Amino acid sequence: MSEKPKLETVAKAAGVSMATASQVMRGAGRISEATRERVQAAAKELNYVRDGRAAAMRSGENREIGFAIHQIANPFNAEVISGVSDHLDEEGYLLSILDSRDDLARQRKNLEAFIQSARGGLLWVPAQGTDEATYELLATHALPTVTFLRRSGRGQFDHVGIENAKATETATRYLAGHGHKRIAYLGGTANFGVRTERIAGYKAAVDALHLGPPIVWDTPDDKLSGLRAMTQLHTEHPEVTGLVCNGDMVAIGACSAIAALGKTPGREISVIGFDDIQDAAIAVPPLTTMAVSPYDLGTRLARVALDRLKDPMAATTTTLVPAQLVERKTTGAAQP
Amino acid sequence: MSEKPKLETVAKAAGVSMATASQVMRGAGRISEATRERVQAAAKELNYVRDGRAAAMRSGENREIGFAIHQIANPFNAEVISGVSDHLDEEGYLLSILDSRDDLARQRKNLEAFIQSARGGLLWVPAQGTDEATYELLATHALPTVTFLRRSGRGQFDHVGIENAKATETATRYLAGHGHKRIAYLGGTANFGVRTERIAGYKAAVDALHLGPPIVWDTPDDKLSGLRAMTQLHTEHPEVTGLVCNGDMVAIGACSAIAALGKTPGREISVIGFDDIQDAAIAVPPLTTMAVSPYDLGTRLARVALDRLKDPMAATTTTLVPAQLVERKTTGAAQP
DNA sequence: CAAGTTTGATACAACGTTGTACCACCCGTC
DNA sequence: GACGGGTGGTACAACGTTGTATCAAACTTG
Repeated sequence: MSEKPKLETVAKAAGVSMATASQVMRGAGRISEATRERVQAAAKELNYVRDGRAAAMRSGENREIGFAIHQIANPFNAEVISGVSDHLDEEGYLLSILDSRDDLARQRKNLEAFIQSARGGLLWVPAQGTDEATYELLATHALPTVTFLRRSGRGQFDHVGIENAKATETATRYLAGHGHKRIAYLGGTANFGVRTERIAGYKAAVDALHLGPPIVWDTPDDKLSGLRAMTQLHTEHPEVTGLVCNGDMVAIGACSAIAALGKTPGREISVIGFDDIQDAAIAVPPLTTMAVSPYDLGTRLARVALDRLKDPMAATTTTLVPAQLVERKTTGAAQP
Repeated sequence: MSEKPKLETVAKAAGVSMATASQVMRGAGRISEATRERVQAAAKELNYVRDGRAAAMRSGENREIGFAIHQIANPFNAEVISGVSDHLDEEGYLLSILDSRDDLARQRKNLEAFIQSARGGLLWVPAQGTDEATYELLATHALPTVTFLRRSGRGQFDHVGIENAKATETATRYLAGHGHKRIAYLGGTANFGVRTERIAGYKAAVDALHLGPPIVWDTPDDKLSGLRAMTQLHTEHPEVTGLVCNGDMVAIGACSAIAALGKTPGREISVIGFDDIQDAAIAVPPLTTMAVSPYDLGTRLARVALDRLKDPMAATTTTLVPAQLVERKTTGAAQP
């Protein structure tokens, strides 16, 4: 109804100076209890909300954090975002999401816009193929940055990620331990960050256990693609009885394919997923998977970012979260 | 690695006044080609990026939009967000996500923080039980707002939503047309917004076709809850052979329950979902559902918001998107 | 060549806060 | 009744831009 209330309006209503009103609003300075209450009452009355832009400009404070990610509409990432959002929220920070769709141009545009609006810090899953110039951009503007999942070339930023190689190695060894002789790696498309590490773990185990040449199969990380890829993989490599997957979606798709072939996941062919998304437990049959809690990952990420903001000069840190094998029904002993 | 360059620095370097430099930076005013180039060169040289905060404060411009939603980590919402993000991005706007978890206190906090940072506009799925005071808050601050899915009590904001009642009526009539005599409504917990409308459509059809007293069954909208609820529903109402669901997740859960009972969805019991999430097509058996494209919904939502920003005085609009019946395998003729 | 018109550039006051420096008082004390 | 030592409050100059009003110079034109 009325005009947007400014600090001046509040001050006038309470019969004090702007300086006093300002101090009350932010709980600083020495103000008597009486006037403090008077000002607060006036503020509430007028529905006053301080203009954070002006405040931030003057004080240099900054309670906004951006999350540049390659894809929001992905259950795992969505859960991560929830974790981040919850944690930042508790600390009174605001989160902006920048979805790059793994498109380099769009990522660049997003980051530039973000720098312009002079935010506090950045959480970042670099898009596939991010070039040096982009890392440079962030460095020149001294924007406190934490990379997530995908690690930047140099150790210039804080990093939070998953112990990928260790996880896939565990998964592969687990399958081998159940008597599987030929084990393939299924899922992912680009040789970038996460996948590279996971494949490395898989290969390490295959090599160490002398399981023959590694079989790595590309495919986008969704159920339908997983289904198609597994069908194809099976025709070309019918000898494969163990599957380590790049993600649960692919794994579930692969299980559908196995079922469609008249076989049962966990009997003729064993499948291990990665992530432990909600669907994994509900799938039929329930999926054995390398579980990492995306929500926890998110809160951890947020915490690292806040620490960085508190102390911009501290040495960069790296946090690697282990994945845990959750045994469900898609794995079993190899059949004779 | 000099200090963060300000406009003044650029101006000095180019040998012009700040006013001139400012005009060059934003391509306004009348500036000769020669000085224009000189200033731009200086800006690039110094790696100058204008402080959007100061600029926005002075000019009142605002290219940032918030999306206050009740839950990010939900496939449908995540897709919506993608649509919004893509569209806003194209127009050079930035999107902030505020996740309220359907918690009133948190929503309030979020909205206040949002108003504080004085953004451009708000997309809003009001949390369950949002009170007048909160609507008031947005009104006082004249924040251009578009409600989404859940409509606010009064017609004070633009709205984008789904033709819920019509969709569930269609679904119910479709089942009845296939000979089902007892049809239940399954899913959702609170009688709020979306669900109320959907139940209304269901009831309208049940009444019109004289299918006996309506059966409405509460349950949270996820697969596991759907499974449990359907199991229970079946023991209490074994006569029910048709199911109209509040969402695909519940529907898929219900199908699992039916399978667990030794029956086949689409044969003994028919199930219709709502939303057409990605899983719907992949589920076993593939789910018949009332499809709305969340991505399209998102782009439409973004468009309404941008229109509102362009013309703050225009009359409020309401956009209702129809849902379309997609026939898959979980529906069939009632058995004799 | 005086009067008008265009062109290019500048000074200055905002925008809504906050931090600092300062002042005016009251209280007790010698 | 002058003197320190709190207290409670205020004036004022920032923060980094932008829009408007203004002005000098250069260029027309009758």
